[in-house]
Amino acid sequence: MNFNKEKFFTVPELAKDLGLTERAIRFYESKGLVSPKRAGNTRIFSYGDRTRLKIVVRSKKVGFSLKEIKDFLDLYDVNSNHKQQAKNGLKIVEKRMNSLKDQYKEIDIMLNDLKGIKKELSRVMKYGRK
Amino acid sequence: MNFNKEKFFTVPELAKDLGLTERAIRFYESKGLVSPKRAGNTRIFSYGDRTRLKIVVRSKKVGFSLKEIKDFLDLYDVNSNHKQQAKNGLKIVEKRMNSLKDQYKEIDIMLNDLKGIKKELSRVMKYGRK
DNA sequence: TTTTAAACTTACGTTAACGTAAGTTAAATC
DNA sequence: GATTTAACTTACGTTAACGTAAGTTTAAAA
Repeated sequence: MNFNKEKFFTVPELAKDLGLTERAIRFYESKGLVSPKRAGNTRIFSYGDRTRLKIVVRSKKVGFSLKEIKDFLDLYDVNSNHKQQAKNGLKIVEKRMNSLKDQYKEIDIMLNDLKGIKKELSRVMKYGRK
Repeated sequence: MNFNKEKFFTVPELAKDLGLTERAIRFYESKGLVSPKRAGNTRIFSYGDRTRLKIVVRSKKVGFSLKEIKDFLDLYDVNSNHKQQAKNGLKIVEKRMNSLKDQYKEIDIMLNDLKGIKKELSRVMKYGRK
């Protein structure tokens, strides 16, 4: 089961796959966002690495900095967390969830604004201005 | 009616009010995001200017660049649009709405992920790892 | 009128997030 | 064995979005 989780990926593969440049991926590694293994000098990404990169892409789309994303990814790897750290991790998760919910709200407001503008524009198209 | 819409604001006022630095506000003006009037050399912001700045703040939070925000603001000022331009404006609005809806989805996914992590962390806190 | 203070104008500096060239290594193909 | 080719490593360059310092103007207060 979970057969495909044993698949591995290279930088150019993931670049095409995830819509990133190779440079970006290597840059993310240099910043500690992913830590692929090596086969000689070639980077070998696991399925988990790929998932992490996808999280990077998603997070960037909604405006998180690489630093913020790294902080998140570090705790995303729950297995590396022990009991003592779990409580702290929980706080961080909740903080991030709140941050995301805030963005949710901002987007909501903007979508509503846009709805109004859309109406107005439609009206202008039909009857002209004012 | 709409009494407060006749109020005016200065840079330091808006900075405190909107959680921006004075530098940032002046920078936004230099980039054409707002165009306050002047009283001597002092900038005078209208209520509309303030609204525009609030849109800037909101948009930045969800990851839009100043360039993108400017494009949006330019069309937000619907009154400057004529019939011919309205159709084009409509397309831009719809594009932006789609972009926002996309971000909505990304946030949704991340919130779900976080829910899972939260559960896992709670479990770890109770019973330890694995 | 001198002082003070508030908003302002250069203008150089900084950080993040890569882009881009130029040369290197290592494996595969001819 | 020579040559491509594919991933790689410096390392300098670039753009966005301001920060920061230093000096300027303008009006109000002393």
